[in-house]
Amino acid sequence: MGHRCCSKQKVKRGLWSPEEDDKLVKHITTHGHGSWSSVPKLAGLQRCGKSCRLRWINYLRPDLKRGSFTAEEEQIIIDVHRILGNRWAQIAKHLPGRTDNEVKNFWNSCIKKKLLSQGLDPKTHNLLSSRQRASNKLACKYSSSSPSSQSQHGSFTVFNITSHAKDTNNNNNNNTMMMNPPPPVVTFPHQSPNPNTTYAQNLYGSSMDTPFVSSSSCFGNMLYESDPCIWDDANAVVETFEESRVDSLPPMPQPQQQENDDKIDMDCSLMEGGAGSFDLGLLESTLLSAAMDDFGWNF
DNA sequence: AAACACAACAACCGCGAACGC
DNA sequence: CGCGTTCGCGGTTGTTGTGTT
Repeated sequence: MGHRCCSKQKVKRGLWSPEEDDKLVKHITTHGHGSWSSVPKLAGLQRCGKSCRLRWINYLRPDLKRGSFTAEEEQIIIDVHRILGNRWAQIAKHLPGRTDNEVKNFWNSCIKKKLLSQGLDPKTHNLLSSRQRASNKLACKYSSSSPSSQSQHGSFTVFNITSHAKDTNNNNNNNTMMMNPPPPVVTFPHQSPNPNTTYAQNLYGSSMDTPFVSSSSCFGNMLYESDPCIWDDANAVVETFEESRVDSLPPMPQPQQQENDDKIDMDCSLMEGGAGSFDLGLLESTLLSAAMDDFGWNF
């Protein structure tokens, strides 16, 4: 059974041999890839074009950075993922030399577990419910005690979770959006330049203490701690988010990296634009869907 | 030393978007 | 505009290396 895209020809599958790599590299460096479907034939490979493309992009490209992810890269992934979700290709654009596949693998094998161990839902970056946390207990225990992952990628806590809950809901018994039981309070260390610093902070080069600094802090502070309006109007999250961001952000610095991507996307807006180009639609849908998923809201 | 469990990573698969005809 | 092909993306599976029992 070959790939659908190349079912006519016999294709090899599985791991690439050094000889195959060599052929592919030589071909692409001298001729470019052109049409991927024609690459195997032209390069003398018994592979399908799709496989060649993947091998080149994920492994053979000369501009790839190999090796473990740094703490800074990890923080970037977490920050961008919080906004964009599983859009690995978009996330990878913030990490020069890293591929979407690499980012995805790192997320699934490491970051996901780290977030779970912190009681956070890796999908939404919100706090897990107590039931969800309980069900993840085993995984978290395992993850947090994994010596290899700690030694390889460093072990740091993005923020602290305290068990005491601030009861902001007691007087709102008629509110249908209430969460029960009340969630724990998320607190944040004052983040000086260290691995805890978020991507946004790095971009802005300041120690902002605004909800925008990180949407974890956004959720932590706004949803659970300081902003009860969320319980009345989910849109308030977005409004509060926007206002506080616009009010408190310093002027944007020059982008750290130039992207030749004319698709205007959330991640690009973050780096290149001011408040005007901020994709609130995407943010809103992300935040709202996250909130709805997490709290079981149905509209 | 062997067997097992797990993490990390490479590669595959299927789907949808983009593109050309 | 419809259709076929190609490309890119995200989810998933497979493979390999390493640690543990």
